[in-house]
Amino acid sequence: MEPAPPHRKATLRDVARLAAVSPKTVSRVVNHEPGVTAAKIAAVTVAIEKLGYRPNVTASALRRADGRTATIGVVLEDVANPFSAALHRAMEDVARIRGVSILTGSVDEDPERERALIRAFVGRQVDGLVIAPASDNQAYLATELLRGTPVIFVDRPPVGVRADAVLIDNRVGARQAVRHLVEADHRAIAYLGDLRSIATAQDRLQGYRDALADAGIRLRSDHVVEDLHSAGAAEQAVHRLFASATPPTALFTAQNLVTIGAIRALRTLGRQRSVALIGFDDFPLADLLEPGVTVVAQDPSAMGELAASLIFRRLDGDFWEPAVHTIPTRLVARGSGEIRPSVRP
Amino acid sequence: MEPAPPHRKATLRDVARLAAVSPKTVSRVVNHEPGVTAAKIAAVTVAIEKLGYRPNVTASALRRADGRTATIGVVLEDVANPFSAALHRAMEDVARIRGVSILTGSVDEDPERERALIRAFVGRQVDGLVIAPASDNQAYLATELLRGTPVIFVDRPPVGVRADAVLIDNRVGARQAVRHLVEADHRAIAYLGDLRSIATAQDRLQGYRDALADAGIRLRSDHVVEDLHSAGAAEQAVHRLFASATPPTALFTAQNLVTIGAIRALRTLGRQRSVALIGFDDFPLADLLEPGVTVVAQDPSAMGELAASLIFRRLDGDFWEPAVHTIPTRLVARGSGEIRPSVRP
DNA sequence: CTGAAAGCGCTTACAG
DNA sequence: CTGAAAGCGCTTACAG
Repeated sequence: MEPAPPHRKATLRDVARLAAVSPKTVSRVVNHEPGVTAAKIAAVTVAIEKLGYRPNVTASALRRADGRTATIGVVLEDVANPFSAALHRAMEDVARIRGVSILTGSVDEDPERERALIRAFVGRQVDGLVIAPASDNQAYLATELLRGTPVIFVDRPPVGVRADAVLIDNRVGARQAVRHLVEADHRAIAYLGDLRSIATAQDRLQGYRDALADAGIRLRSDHVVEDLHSAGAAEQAVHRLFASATPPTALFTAQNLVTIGAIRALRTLGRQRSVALIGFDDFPLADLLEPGVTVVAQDPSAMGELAASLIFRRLDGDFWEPAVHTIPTRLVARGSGEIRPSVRP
Repeated sequence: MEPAPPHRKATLRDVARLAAVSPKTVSRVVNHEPGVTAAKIAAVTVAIEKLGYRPNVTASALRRADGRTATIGVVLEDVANPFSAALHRAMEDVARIRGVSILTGSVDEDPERERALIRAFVGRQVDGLVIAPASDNQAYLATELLRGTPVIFVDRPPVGVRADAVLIDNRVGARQAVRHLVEADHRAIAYLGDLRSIATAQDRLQGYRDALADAGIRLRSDHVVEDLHSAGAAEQAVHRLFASATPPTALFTAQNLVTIGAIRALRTLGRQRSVALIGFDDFPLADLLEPGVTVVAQDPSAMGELAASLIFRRLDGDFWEPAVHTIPTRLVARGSGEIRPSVRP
């Protein structure tokens, strides 16, 4: 009948003892199961309050029939980048409504870390997994999927495994951006893109090619710069482009950091008002720069919300064949993409 | 001797059966305990591989003497804002080295959510907690602290409970910013700040007062605007200031979103080059705006790294009296804060 | 309406 | 070096 010593965590058993009921009755009260008299509910509630009892979710999941921990794992490129952070936040908002907590981690384009994070999350018995993959093959996930743990891919498609994916159409978005530049009379449009090992970078390059082909413009290999994975690398690349004999009149920067780097370079060169630029992916304050930066905007909030919703629908027992869910992109004209060529190409 | 059916998760027991050893031996191998023959290690390893066995961290924590789950909980203002995201990322980098996963959640200045998140994380048996608090009193944490769960506060100090805190000196930082404006000959400097319910906002206002007092400038209540919690609210406030008979010649914007809103307003008014502005807290691309935005920069990476390190030192058994750890701020001059008054005050 | 027994997946504390 | 028994905090599956 004595309360648990203050230095130890109160257990369901302690509560039962103090309330003079069985552990099972405490469990019923905690889980709001019906069929407990008001008197016992009151006694248990008082005891819980008195002892500061907090149910151990992991222990309950261990015994529970469905094994649910009310926790999902989210594997992102980098929790600190605005795109990942917006995805994360949107998922949190969906999860919170259901009392579900979120484990997060950053992969930084490292396949090893992708696997390590998934292993860590699975080891912590997550109910579902949302993955922005870095590796080029996720066949290793087969084990998890067989167990019925829902897995949803975001941003990049799964390879070697069948699972839902929430993506944008990178090829269409890129094509749209480059078409916009063509419509502003550009014919010398450079592509500046991320690591060619990244599938979305490939798609964006393909969209660039499509748009040039649409316009009957020959692809110039000296205007295609790949494998830029930082703002600094992009900045240098732009300097090199404009040091060449045949500089472009417009830039299509196929990733966030590449866009920033390119803007810095144009500023240094004093060409931010004479060279057109469209970036893939929106970023904070793009509208406050001068000129405003025209972008192909993704909608990470919509992506995150959908990904989380799909996880929960699967957990609720809905079944459907794994599919690709495409979220539309949007061209946001702000000035930089509407600059016309200053010299005839 | 038959393998577990593929639709069920393999357990330590399944591995033991397949390897023809006892569960305890499998446990020894999984935990790299010494004293197992190479032959058994090999047999167990093969069985683990074959069954795709993944140890259940939560079950092991349940029985384990220290009860550690290798998971910490991080309560942030908003995982999507750059300051929180940078804190988060820095903690992840420290945690990753130790194989510790991170549960995260956003409070959005809502004390209810602060408590709900902490309850959720404690229920999931986190080993430690890092909290950027929203409530004005954390006495309710006493229960967790008594149990010995390390708790570290970041960004804002704990109230009603003794715990470590990793903070910046908001008052000193604000004073430094306003002194910088005074040194550029401003005497009509407006303060634009966040909700007065936020302790750091109070401190920043106090720093503003200090600097005015230092310079012998009388505080004008019409130049102090509080309770701005969004960019939109700040934008309107600036418009109001400049519609008044006695507009300021300089602005001290005491929070990120307030700074952004003020910049938008100055742009609209065409005064971004004639009115000085210093913001509290750095933000991405502040250097690419025109003029570049002078700020008092916090160092969220350093704060996150220190907070996580403190958690782990406590978990390692180090003991010290809870203390405030202050990370210095830095004035970053980029142009906007060096603008001189265009009209004599 | 209530509770005693067994067991979730693992480790502890022993014994051999 | 190895393993059988007990138990972490909880819920299941029964029985009354």
